[in-house]
Amino acid sequence: MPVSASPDRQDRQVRLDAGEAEQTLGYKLRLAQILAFRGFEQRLTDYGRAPRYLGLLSVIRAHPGQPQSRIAEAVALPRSSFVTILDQLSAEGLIERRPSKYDRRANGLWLTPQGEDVVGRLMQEAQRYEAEMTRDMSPEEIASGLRVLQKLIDNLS
Amino acid sequence: MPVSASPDRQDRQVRLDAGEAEQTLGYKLRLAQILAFRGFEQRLTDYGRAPRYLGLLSVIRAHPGQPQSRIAEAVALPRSSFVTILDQLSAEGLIERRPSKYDRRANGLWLTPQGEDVVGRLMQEAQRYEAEMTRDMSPEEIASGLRVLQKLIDNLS
DNA sequence: GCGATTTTGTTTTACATCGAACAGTTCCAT
DNA sequence: ATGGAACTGTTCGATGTAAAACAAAATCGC
Repeated sequence: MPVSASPDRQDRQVRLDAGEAEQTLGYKLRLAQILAFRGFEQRLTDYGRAPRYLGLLSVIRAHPGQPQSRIAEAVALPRSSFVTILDQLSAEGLIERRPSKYDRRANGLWLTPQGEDVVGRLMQEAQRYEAEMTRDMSPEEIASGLRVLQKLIDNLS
Repeated sequence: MPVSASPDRQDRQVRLDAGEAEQTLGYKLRLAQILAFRGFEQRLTDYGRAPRYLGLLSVIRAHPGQPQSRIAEAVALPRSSFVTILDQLSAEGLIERRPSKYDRRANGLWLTPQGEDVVGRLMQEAQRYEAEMTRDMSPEEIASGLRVLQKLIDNLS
C-alpha cells in the first residue's frame, strides 16, 4: 500500500498513483486503453483513419456482408456514431456499403480490395505494437490477461 | 480459431468476433474499457460528473495540493482538456483550485469536504461494480489481470 | 392478412475531447 | 544578473462522439 504524500509538498519525481482506485481493474483498464490506443494511432500517421478503426475493420473482414447494426454492436459503438465513421472509411476507399439481399433496410459492409490490403498491413503493425507492449511478459501471462479481459467483456455485455 | 461465417449469410444469433484482432490485448482492452466505463456511468445518474471522472478525483484525494499538470499527466489527459473538466467539478462543488505556495503559475487541486464525501461513496459503488465485473474470477485471476494491465501501463508510459 | 411494434440507417443537435497558440512565471546557462 | 528556453494554466477552433427523433422496411400478434 503506497503511503500518501504529505499534503502540499511538491514531489515532482514520483508518478502519482490513484490511491484506493489503484487496485481496481476499472482504473487501470482505462489508463492502459488510452495509452495503448493513442500510441498506436500516433505511430501510424500514413494510414488515414484506419488505425483508429482497425478493430471494426477487422470485424468486417472476419464477417463480410453483415449489416451496420451488427458490426456496430460488436465494437460497442452507437449506430449514430457509426454512420460518420463509415462515411469516412468509405471516402478513403477502404469499405463499401452494399444493399443487403435479405433486408431492404440494411447495408452489408465489405472491405474493398484496397481495404483488405491496408487492414492486412495494419494487423502486422498491430502485432508488432502488441509485442512491444508485452515485451516483459510471458506467453502465459499474456494469455491470462486475454482471459481476464474476455471475462470482463462477457460479464458486461 | 473460430471459422468465419459464409460471406453473406445473416447469422443473427452469434456474437461477431474480430477475427485476427480477437487474440490481441489491444482489441479486448478497448472493448472492455468502453463497456466497463459506460456501464458504471449509466448506473450512477445521481452523482453529476463525478462517476466519469472518479479516477482523477481519486488521484486528487490521494495527492491533495498537487498542480493540475501532474494530475492530468497521471490520468493521461491533455492539460487543455483538463481545464473544462475541472471547471465542471469545481462548479459542482467537488474540488477546489488553490494557488500553489511554491509556484505562482500553478494551482493546487483539493477535494472539498463534499467532494470527499461523494468520492468516498462512489468508491464503494466502484467496488461493488468491480465485484460484478469479476464475479466469475478467482482472486488470483484478478490479481494477474491487474499485473498485466500495470505492465502495459509501464511499457506504454 | 393487417395494424401495431420493432428494427435499420440516417439527420440533427448537443456535448466531449484535443492540438495549437498565448501570457505569465520559473528555470537555466552563461 | 540577464536573456532564452521550458513550464503552467488557459482560450480558441476543429474534430469526435452520442442521444433523440425520423422515415422506410421488416416483424410480430392475433
